[in-house]
Amino acid sequence: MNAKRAEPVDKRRLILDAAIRVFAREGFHRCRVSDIAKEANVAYGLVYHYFRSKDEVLNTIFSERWELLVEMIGDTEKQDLPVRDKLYAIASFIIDSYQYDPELMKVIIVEVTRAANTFGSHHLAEITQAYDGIARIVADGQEDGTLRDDISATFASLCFYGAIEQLLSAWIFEGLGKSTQDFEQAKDMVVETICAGLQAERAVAGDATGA
Amino acid sequence: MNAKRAEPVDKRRLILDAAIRVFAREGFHRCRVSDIAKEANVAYGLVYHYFRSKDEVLNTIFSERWELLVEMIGDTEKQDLPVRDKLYAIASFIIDSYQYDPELMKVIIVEVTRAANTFGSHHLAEITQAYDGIARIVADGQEDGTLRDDISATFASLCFYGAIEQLLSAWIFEGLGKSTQDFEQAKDMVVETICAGLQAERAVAGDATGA
DNA sequence: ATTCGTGTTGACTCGCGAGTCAATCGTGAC
DNA sequence: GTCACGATTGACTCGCGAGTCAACACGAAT
Repeated sequence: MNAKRAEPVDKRRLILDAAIRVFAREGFHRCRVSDIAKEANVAYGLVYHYFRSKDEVLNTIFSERWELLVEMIGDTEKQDLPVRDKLYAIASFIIDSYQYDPELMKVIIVEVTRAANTFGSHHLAEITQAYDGIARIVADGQEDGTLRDDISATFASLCFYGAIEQLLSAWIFEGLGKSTQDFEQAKDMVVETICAGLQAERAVAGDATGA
Repeated sequence: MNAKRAEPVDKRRLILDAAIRVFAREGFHRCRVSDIAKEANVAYGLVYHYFRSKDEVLNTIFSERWELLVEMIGDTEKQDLPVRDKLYAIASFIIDSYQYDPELMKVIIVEVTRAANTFGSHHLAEITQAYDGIARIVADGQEDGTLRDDISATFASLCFYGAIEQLLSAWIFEGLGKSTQDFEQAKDMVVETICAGLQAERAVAGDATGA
C-alpha cells in the first residue's frame, strides 16, 4: 500500500484495456484468456496476478464505467434544470460515451447490460440504480407539472433508457450513421420523442386509456 | 420423407420445448446438452439425431418464433388502420407473446436479440426485417401527415422497439408487475408515449434542435 | 552480498462438455 | 420369419481453455 510508485506502465490497466478490445472484437465467451494476454503483450499468468478470474476482468470493466453513469445521473438529478434538459444531458452522456469509446460501450452493453442471464444478473443492483435515477427525474417533472402523470415514472424511464440502448445497439451492429452530426441528431430525437410523448397539457389522442 | 406418420409424441418438438425451458432457466452458455436431454426425458444422442449442434437448437427456437413476428408486422402494415392502431397491434403481439410464453420470449431476447455478439449476428437479417417493417409503418404515418416527419422513421422504429424490449427485460429480470392489468397498461403506455411524441401538429417545446 | 517481496513468466494440469458412434429397438414391407 | 431402416440409446473420445504453480527478474532494504 505504500510501496506503490508511478510505474512506467501500469500492467493492470494495460490488461483491462486489452480485454476491452478483445471482448469487443470476439465477445467474452468466445475469446480466451490467452487472447487478452497476447493483446496486452503480457504473460498469461499475469492476468491471474491482477484478477481472480476471467469473469472478474469483465466485472471490473463494467463497474468502473457504470459507476460514472450512475454518478452523472445523480448529479443531474440534483441540478435545477427543466426535465427535458436533464434527460438531454443523460442521453448526451451515454451517446458521447459511445462516440468516444465505442469498444468499451459495446462490451458494457452487449456483455453485461443486455446479458442479463449471465453477467447482468450480478450487476442488477447497479444497473437498476441508473433506471431509478432516471425515474426520479421523470417523477420530479411530473410533480412540477411539466410531464403528464398518467404514465408511471418507472415505466417512462425504461422506455427512455431502452430507446437509447437500442440506438447504441444499432450503431454497434447495423450500419447506422456514425458522423458527429448523426450522434447529435440522435440525442435530439430520443429526447424529443420521449419528452414530447410525456409532456403535460396536450390533447390526448383517442381511446387508448381503456383495457 | 414418406415414412413419416402421426407419431404419438414428436420427440423433436419435445427436445425443442425442453431446450426452451433449460435455456430460460440456466442460460444457453451455462447449460449442457445433457441437461436438455434430461429435461426432455430423451437420450443424449437423440438431440444430435435431430439437430446438428447445440447452436442449431437455439437457432431453430429463435427463427421459428421470430418469423411469426415478422409476418405479423407485414400483415399489419398492409391493413388500413391509423398508425397508432398498427403500433398498438405490434406492441400487443410482443407483450402478449411474453405473457403467454415467458420462457420462450426470455430465450429469444436474452440469448439472441440482445446477444448480438453471439447469435444475434447470425440472425441480424431476420431481426432487421422486424425493425424495417415498423419503420415502414411509421413512414406511412408520416406521409399521410399523422406523424411528424422531422424524426427519421428508422430512428423512431428503433425507439419504439427498444422501449418494448426494455420492458420485457424488466419483466424478466426485475420485479415489474405481471398481472394481466399490468400488461395491458404497458401496451397503452408504450404506444401512448411514443405516438404522442411522434404526433404531428404540436407546439415544439424549445431550443433542442441546435447542437 | 544476501534476503525479501512484488512483478512477471509460460508450461502444465485437469475437468468439463460438445460431439461421435457402434449397438439396440421397433415396426413396416415382403 | 427376416430384412431394412429410421429412431433411440448412452458410453466414450478428445480438444479446448480456465486456472495453477514453480521458477525467474529485479529493485529495495540492511
